[in-house]
Amino acid sequence: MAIRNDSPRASRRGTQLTARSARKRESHERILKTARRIARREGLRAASVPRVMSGAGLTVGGFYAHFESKTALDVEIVRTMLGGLPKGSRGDTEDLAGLEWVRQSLDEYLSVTHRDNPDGCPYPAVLSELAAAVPEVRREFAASFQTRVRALEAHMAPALGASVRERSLATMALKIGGLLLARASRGDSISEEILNACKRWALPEYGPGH
Amino acid sequence: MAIRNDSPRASRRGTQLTARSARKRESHERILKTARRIARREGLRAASVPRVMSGAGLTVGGFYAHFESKTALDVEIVRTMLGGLPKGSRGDTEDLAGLEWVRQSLDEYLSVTHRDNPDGCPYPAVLSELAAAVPEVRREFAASFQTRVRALEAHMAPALGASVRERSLATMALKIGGLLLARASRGDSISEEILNACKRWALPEYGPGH
DNA sequence: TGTACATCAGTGAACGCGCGTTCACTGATGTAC
DNA sequence: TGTACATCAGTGAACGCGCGTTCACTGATGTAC
Repeated sequence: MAIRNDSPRASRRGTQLTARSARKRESHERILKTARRIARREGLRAASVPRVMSGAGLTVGGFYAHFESKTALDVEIVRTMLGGLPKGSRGDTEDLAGLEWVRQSLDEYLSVTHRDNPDGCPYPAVLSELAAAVPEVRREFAASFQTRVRALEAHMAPALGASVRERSLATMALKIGGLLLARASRGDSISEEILNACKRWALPEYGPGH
Repeated sequence: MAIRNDSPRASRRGTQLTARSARKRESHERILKTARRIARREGLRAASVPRVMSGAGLTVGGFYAHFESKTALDVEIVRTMLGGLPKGSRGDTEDLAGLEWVRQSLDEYLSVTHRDNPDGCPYPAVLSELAAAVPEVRREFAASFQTRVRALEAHMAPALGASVRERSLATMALKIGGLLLARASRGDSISEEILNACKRWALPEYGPGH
């Protein structure tokens, strides 16, 4: 077999961070960050190539040096936006455990503040688009959703014949459905009613007062 | 005061159904029906003027004889699509009452069949668009949502410190959030897990078996 | 009833816009010797 | 180290497409007398 890449230069070629590749990586990150910011607020469709590139301080044509297609960008948005855990808003849940942690998460998620803040959770803006997305994007979503549910499971307790797993899944649905309905009915008093009813039904342990 | 519209002809003019106005009304209904069909599956944005008009067997230009703008069509879609009660699929819930009715509704709504059928409930496709819609559209939504919640309340029982009203609101959120999550994760086993978990948490009365 | 004119639902082409994608190019950076 | 050539991130114009809306028009229907 021929020995390849045996000169010092050639062996460095793949791994060395040249000025050019470093600049490209920075551009790539800036493009993705802009795309996530738009998609979080307005959905994947709104993160169009022209908007994203101009938001990153670049011109349209350069997009295809970074992504094979708009769909490839969508996959990357879903992976990097939904994959990590939520930032925990102001870190209020950091020193909490168990159902107190769950309660705090619910209070933040189903708050009027979050309802009126489009920079919050990306799920509401993105979910209905995912239903019609290509399988690759949906696979990315399922994996990232799994991560989030597991994080919730770590603090959840079983109740009423439902396992920790089941209850965690239902709680995710309650949070997302509740937030979507509250946002769609903003301006009507039913909006706040929805937020409160979902919190109560998600955590019956805390009774009518909560 | 001057007497107006006192001739037989003039008094008939406003109410009489001329061949022309009858035809226009038919066209109007056909346009709206097509628009609802598209919006139910793919959302308000997908119900574009060209698609809707061609689906109704007409040409684009004629649209503005029926609606002042695309927004006016959106308002009408939301009013007529979400305003009425769901058709009850196959009428299976007709002779049921109380929690049995609720259970049947949940089983249908959170079924694999409904997950895979885009012609079902219009809420999932439309909700995230409503968050960013003009106030008039949101007002129309709040009113129609109210109607649906009241229909559910009529069969609901209080439980675990939650009133009938609260529980009905939370159940709506569970249904919609669960269906959206299940659709977005279709192809992964977590999709069915979500459907079942939401059913169980919505109706703890029926225990682990349900 | 018959005729002349008015109305108006619907046509079809056009407008400016944003979309995803392609492509010839530029010029700074990297490589070979 | 210096020079000649290769690479390639990014530019900017162009493509065909679908969008919402406008507008001059057509021709069947309705109205006046």
